[in-house]
Amino acid sequence: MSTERSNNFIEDIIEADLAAGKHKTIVTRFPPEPNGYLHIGHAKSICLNFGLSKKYGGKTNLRFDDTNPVTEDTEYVDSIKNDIHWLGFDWAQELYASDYFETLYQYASRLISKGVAYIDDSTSDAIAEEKGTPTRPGRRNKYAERSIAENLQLFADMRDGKYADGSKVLRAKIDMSSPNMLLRDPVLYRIKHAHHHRTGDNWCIYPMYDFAHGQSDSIEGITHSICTLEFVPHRALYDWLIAQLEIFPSKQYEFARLNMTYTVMSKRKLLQLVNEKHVDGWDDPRMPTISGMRRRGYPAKAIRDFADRIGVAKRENMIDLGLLEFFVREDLNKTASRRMVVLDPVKLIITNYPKGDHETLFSENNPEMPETGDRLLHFGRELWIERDDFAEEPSKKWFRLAPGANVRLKSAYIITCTGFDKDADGNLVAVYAELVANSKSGHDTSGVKAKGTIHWISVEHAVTAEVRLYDRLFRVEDPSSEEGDFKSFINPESLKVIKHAYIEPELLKAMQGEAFQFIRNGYFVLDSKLSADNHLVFNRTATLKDGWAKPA
RNA sequence: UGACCCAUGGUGUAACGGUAGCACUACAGAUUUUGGUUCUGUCUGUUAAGGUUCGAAUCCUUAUGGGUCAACCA
Repeated sequence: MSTERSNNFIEDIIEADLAAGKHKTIVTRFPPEPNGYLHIGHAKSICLNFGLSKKYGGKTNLRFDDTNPVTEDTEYVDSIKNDIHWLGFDWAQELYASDYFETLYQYASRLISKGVAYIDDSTSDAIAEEKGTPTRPGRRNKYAERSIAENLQLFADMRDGKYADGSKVLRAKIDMSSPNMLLRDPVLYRIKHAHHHRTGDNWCIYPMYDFAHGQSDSIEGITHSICTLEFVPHRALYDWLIAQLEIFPSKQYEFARLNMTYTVMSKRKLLQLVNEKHVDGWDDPRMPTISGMRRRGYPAKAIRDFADRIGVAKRENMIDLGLLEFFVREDLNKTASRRMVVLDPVKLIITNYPKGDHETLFSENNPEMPETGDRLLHFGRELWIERDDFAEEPSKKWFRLAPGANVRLKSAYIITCTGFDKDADGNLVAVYAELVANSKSGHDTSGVKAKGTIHWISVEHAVTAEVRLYDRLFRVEDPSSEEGDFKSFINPESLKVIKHAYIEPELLKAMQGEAFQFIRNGYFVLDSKLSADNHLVFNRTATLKDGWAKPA
């Protein structure tokens, strides 16, 4: 199944490094901040990092970038680990940037001793002002003149909790007139008297991203530190810190993050959707989160195939949600058991079938996998069929039921429509038909041809279940680029709940996580949160591709 | 209006100075007891202008377009 794929630019770099003997083996890492759930964009990064170490025989660490205690939580740590495992990956080591706090403190002291870092008492506003703008150089303040001894003492006092939040920071002394804003004496440490989910109250100073990430990479011997494009300007600082510290030279490489149509990918926006109850939590089946997709019924393999197909490059991209759905369908078509479910029922009465009679029939579980065998079906005089499968005045290309037309009832008989009833409001309430003699599925000697085949459920044997039809979360391709609040572009029809759909009794045996194709309706899976033994709830994972262009 | 990154069909992504290929989408046809699947075919592309070269998507220059950078976030 693994079609030959040409290398992406990172693989080119790795192969060159390996060939040059720069590294004997590679080490990568996936570095989430535990302040939200993982989404499909992270899945791209996970597949890349773990895929690389697998391909080149190296290893990948899971390292939590937990340097900001006020936004982080163990709930997120647990969900992240769970999602990575579900995606099919195992990390070599589970690590935390907070494990290195002592080492990082020593590193910072070393920078002070070298005279390339100092304590600044300025307010954040003052620091921002002195920093200048991208087009105007910044200027250094008097604190940059402090002696090494004084800086060392001050830094130790910061650690000891002698100063209030925001009263002092440790800054690297680099170049206030650099065109790269990150090099204008960036803040390395700030004071936060906050409880950390792992280190508790041991620390009241916390390193900034730039002083934690690269150093953690180095400590772990990460050879290829892969991140997204917005970190390109950070690379100069990443390299500067490693050079000053004279520690293992990890290298950073940047690729373009994933953007997908009809959704948003920023954790901030996703958190808003959750907090403001626009969705049912981080794992709502409409969310682009890994947990949401899992609940929706997307197979992990589909996500991996997707990640592999979209490639890795440096240009901005916007990938069609339809591509992900393609891989979902490709996988599910081969694995999902077929069942019949009527979502919008109308009664079909077979007038020449004896009242009170019924019989059992068989239908294949999966035509793609004949070895999965058949299941039993109950057939009778009265059946539920889809309202959409009958047309009073059919168009020229209509394949289904219409007055006088033939249709095959899937795995049963061919019928001829003889009439229909409507109520006073003009709503269809019943369709009448006659069964064609000798047309039983598998034993058809009738010689009658039916253009279409429809699914059905015996009224007498039908079981009801709730079915939830999900659609794209937003009604515009790129909600983030539109004018105004992105939430005003939420698709009001992203969830349609059918309280009483008719399902075949076989579906009572459905297991959590088991994928089904409801014939002609799409792929479905039990909802892991809402479904119960006495109240089945199915989520629509994806529709079937609809090759029928409805006439206008 | 400083620096940096980027530019190949509708969407992604290859081609590493030598025939612009692949996937998705769209369209057409064949098969089909799912208007699904499968199979076959078709359409659409190197941002622009110069330069180097026998030869440029590829190297150089300029322009244009898009993105990023002024949190004590990551």
